[in-house]
Amino acid sequence: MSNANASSIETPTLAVSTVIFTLRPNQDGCLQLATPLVRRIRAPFEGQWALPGGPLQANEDLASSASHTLRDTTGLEPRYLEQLYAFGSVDRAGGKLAERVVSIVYWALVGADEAERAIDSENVQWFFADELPSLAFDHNEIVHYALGRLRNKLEYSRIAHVFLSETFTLAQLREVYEAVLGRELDPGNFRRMVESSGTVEETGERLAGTRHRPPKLYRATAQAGETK
Amino acid sequence: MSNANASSIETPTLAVSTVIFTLRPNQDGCLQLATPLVRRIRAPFEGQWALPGGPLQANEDLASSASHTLRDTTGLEPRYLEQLYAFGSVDRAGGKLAERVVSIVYWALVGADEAERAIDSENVQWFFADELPSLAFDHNEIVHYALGRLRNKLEYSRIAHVFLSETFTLAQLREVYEAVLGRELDPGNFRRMVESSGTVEETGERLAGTRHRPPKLYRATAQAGETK
DNA sequence: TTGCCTTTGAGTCATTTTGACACTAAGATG
DNA sequence: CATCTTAGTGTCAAAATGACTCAAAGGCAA
Repeated sequence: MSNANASSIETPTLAVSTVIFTLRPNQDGCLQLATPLVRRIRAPFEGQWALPGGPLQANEDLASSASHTLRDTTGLEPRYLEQLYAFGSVDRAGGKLAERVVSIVYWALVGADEAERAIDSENVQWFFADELPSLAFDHNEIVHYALGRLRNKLEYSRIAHVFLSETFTLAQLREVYEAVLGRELDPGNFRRMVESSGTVEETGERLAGTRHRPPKLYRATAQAGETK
Repeated sequence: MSNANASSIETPTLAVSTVIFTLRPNQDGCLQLATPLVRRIRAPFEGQWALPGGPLQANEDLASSASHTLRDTTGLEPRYLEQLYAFGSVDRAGGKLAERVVSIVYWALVGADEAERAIDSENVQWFFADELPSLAFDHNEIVHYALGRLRNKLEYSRIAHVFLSETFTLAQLREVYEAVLGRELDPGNFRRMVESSGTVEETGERLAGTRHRPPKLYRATAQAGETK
């Protein structure tokens, strides 16, 4: 079972990658999901865009490896981080790679306000999540899977507010839902849903300076621990 | 990034383990979730029970590695197999292991009928899932997490019938739900829920030999592909 | 100042879903 | 034939959901 000496060169390598999401205004001024990618500077897939990540260090936990590469790539701290899936098909490099790599992929959310001061360089660029180029390895499939998880999680969990700053209006929160789910929501019914969920509380203040009735400001209530 | 020569001995090892569930009648005659465990025959945790599994072979996909150890351990074929989670904390061996092991854990379901001819030996034993002994590594935590996933999946997905044989009565299907969820369900409401879900169809036959009105037999309708 | 525009925030109403429960149907058993 | 047990159908009220109305509260322009 454990004679790893014979063919140790064939032992699969372990890497940790992260799909990072934030919300950015597009040319229409609407919020849209965006994700940072890094350009590969070596074969295989040299020059193509790929998910940020790297090999797992011996003394680093999986989640800290993920937030580590997130910090290195974008200069940002994740507001939410969750394991997505372990991708390990034998042929996931499409025959272009000699060694086998198993990637444990995380997904992370970053506040829309913070994301504005994210690093953007020659080899790191943000793309809108539904306008991705053809990525290295099976990374298109991975982002697609992460998008599904995010949309699903939004509906039964309460992670939407991590895109926003500490206080927010219900209209802003609804905008997050609409951007992630990709459809419009009825303002009245959305208010009823959020208020009955107990996930937000009024700050007692209102947002001034709008060109209409000033909306109440809310903050997220203290949450119980995250689930895996 | 990829100089793996310096400290290759510290590179984390990759293992695949599987939490296997089936339903077995307990002493009261009620169905109860059961899972097979293997006794460890070497340090660390020698003599303690652990999840079946083994190191990942270089030429084997993750899922086939999982069903592979499942076959080796129990002699059974999985009816359902899904990746659960990758466990990789640096300290998950509790300081008892020099090398670091990252386990990609799958969970599998086996038919209650098949499980009766499962292998039971000195070093492989089935336990009821809520009466487990203290397991090696973090395996108690892993089984607990798998149980949560199974219960959750039962409610939004349609995997209950994999515990049963090809045709079954609604009472048998309800018994599966009750055993997994651990609570009684109203027969009338359960019937309404199942019939409106479109996941079963009548075979046109009835089960004879009961001591009461003969129930209709159903089979599972053809499903769309599994989700990850 | 006045009227208009916008969005907020409360409320209504019909439909659907859900849980609790009653009741008839159809067999076996004594 | 009376009785027991589960199968299967039906009912009813409460809760959740989707579509919608309307007054409130500001800015803005005439």
